[in-house]
Amino acid sequence: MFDVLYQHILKKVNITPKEWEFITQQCIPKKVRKKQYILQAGDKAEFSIFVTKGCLRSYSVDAAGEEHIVQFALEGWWIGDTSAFLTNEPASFNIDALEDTEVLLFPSEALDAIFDQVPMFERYMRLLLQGNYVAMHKRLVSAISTTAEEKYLRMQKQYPDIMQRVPQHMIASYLGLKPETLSRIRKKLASEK
Amino acid sequence: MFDVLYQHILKKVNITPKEWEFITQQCIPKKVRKKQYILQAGDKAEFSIFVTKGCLRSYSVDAAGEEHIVQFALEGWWIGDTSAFLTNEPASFNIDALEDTEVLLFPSEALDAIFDQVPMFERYMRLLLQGNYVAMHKRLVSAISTTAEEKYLRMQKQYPDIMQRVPQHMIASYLGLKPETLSRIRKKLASEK
DNA sequence: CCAAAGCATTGATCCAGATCAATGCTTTTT
DNA sequence: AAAAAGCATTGATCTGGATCAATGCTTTGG
Repeated sequence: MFDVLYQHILKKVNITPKEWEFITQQCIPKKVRKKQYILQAGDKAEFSIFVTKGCLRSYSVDAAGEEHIVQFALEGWWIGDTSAFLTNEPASFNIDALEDTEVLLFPSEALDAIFDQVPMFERYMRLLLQGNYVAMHKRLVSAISTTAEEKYLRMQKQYPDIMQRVPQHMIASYLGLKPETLSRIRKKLASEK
Repeated sequence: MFDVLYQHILKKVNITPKEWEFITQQCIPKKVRKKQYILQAGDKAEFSIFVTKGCLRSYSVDAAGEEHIVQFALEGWWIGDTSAFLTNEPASFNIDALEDTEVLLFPSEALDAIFDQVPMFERYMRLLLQGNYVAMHKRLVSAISTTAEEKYLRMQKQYPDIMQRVPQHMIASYLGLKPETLSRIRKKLASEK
């Protein structure tokens, strides 16, 4: 299961076998069954999480008790409550498994140690964050300035794999729509072609 | 004007005077007058921009000709069309000055050279990106799952300085609202207290 | 210094998407 | 295999924010 991460890193930067060994020693492999939590709001966000198999989601619950899905993570994705992880405040997001899932857990100190020992890992992380920044920027523009239908079409184009594996009402939540609205949009689109 | 950047870096990491000298040699100081463009959609996004004085905004124009403000940048902020900058595709955002402004321009090769020569600058950038990621995450959650009034209040709390320096209809655009709506929200809030 | 442009405000309507409610699937659970 | 829970769909209605339109106040630039 380490191999998914190894390949992911090699796509961005080169590291030596020794460095790779160091990295593997810093993290904790873990299996999570469907519906189990990896992080709950209020907990300390001890880990950054790399998914090697399966699918996770992070979501917040607002004052009215509504869930808002903020991110999905399939194989090869990082996920975590970055804010809580960095500031050491209690988590404000929940993370749970939508399928039986395997992950690598990186404690904060482990990551810092890796950044110090393996400079190319710091570059890997910077490149990841840059890519992330760009993706989130686009999602934000879409969220602020497009119709429900456009949001749906954009998501279908950008994350066809997620659309296939995740229940429809969660897609709706991710897009900031109600399940009924998404259902009607799908119906309309189906009838149009 | 370099000093704004120097202080900004020192808040995150330590660098030697030699390293700092190297950094200053890689960038191009520039003054931009109010209303002038620094980047226009369709152009090559040659630079990452650090603001040392004044205020910039980036915005996109949608198919219907509507402007959508995506970011403001005051002193001490980085701004640019990161996506276009990284991929070398034509810019899809415009960046112009809301006040007379002074900036430092970093060409792509300059940044890469700095990342190679000054490892702590790569860390500085990673830390910045992480902070950015967190901030944008919050903005996204707010955009997707709160009312117009909540968006306004949140912005007032997070960026009081921007609220003071930027015309109201631009705040509306940044929040994804119409100027009329923002005006009514302000009226209502004023009457409530 | 005056005309013109830009901006905030207010009023009157409209509409995309939310809300409320009911029905018939599929999965889980036991 | 039955009961229960979860999910997608459809219909009827409501509403927050958009749209359209008009007015007066500031900038700004010639």
